[in-house]
Amino acid sequence: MRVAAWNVNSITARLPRVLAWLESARPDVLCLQELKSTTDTFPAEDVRALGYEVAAYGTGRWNGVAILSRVGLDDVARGLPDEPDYEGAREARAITATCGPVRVCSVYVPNGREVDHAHYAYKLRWLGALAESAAGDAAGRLPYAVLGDFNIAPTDADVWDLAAFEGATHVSARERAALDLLREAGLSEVVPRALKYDVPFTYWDYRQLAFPKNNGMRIDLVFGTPVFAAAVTDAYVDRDERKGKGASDHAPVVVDLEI
DNA sequence: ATGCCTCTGGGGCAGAGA
Repeated sequence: MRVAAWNVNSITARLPRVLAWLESARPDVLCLQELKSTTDTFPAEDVRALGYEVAAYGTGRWNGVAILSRVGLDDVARGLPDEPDYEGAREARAITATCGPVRVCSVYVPNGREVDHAHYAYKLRWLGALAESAAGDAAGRLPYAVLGDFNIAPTDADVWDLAAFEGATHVSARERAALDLLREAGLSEVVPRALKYDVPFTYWDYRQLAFPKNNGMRIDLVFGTPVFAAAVTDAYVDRDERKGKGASDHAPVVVDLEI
């Protein structure tokens, strides 16, 4: 089966490309992030017409996550147990569901903004809640994976120029250490294979010709249980989806499994 | 050409993205 994750930067703005990609790549499960829609305004009918069930979770202008599946969609959980608030509000950043033979969690980890910003402390707390939730699902009977936009580059090689990130979020030790909590929960990273370049970046800023220069970051990640990881036959970034007019600033991460 | 930022809400332009 094929499982994928894609930060679409507005499902409304990206709908034509998402529908076309569903038809061409035919993932069995697609985890979406940064919907910028509400649960109710997600264009579910367009997706259903292609044979996908939809579980969306969004509150409006920012954030929002969804899971699309054509192999079943059950036991949906919106948000995380013991999830922290930001400025008094719970944000739509995680949704979990069982899709046929696997259980998946689609995540949009908080950005953090600056390391001394309240949003960064929130990012670390949120990752702690994610690890707790993931530990529970990892102990379940199904192969399980957490995938989506982590807003963390796991290693120094995962940004185009480390000097450009001096003192910045996405590369700091504390957020990378928060990824270790997922590893302690029994999950390991499924790293996509390199395609055109050595590092399979997943994000390129819209500004300053970042994509043509390959000034990218690898921040959209997949963490799976041992059974999930052992079933992986291929993993890659579909960087063609970053090309052309009307692209998201993220490309889909695709994982093929023998399950 | 992989091409100089894009999205949303609201009705300006500010905030967020990373």
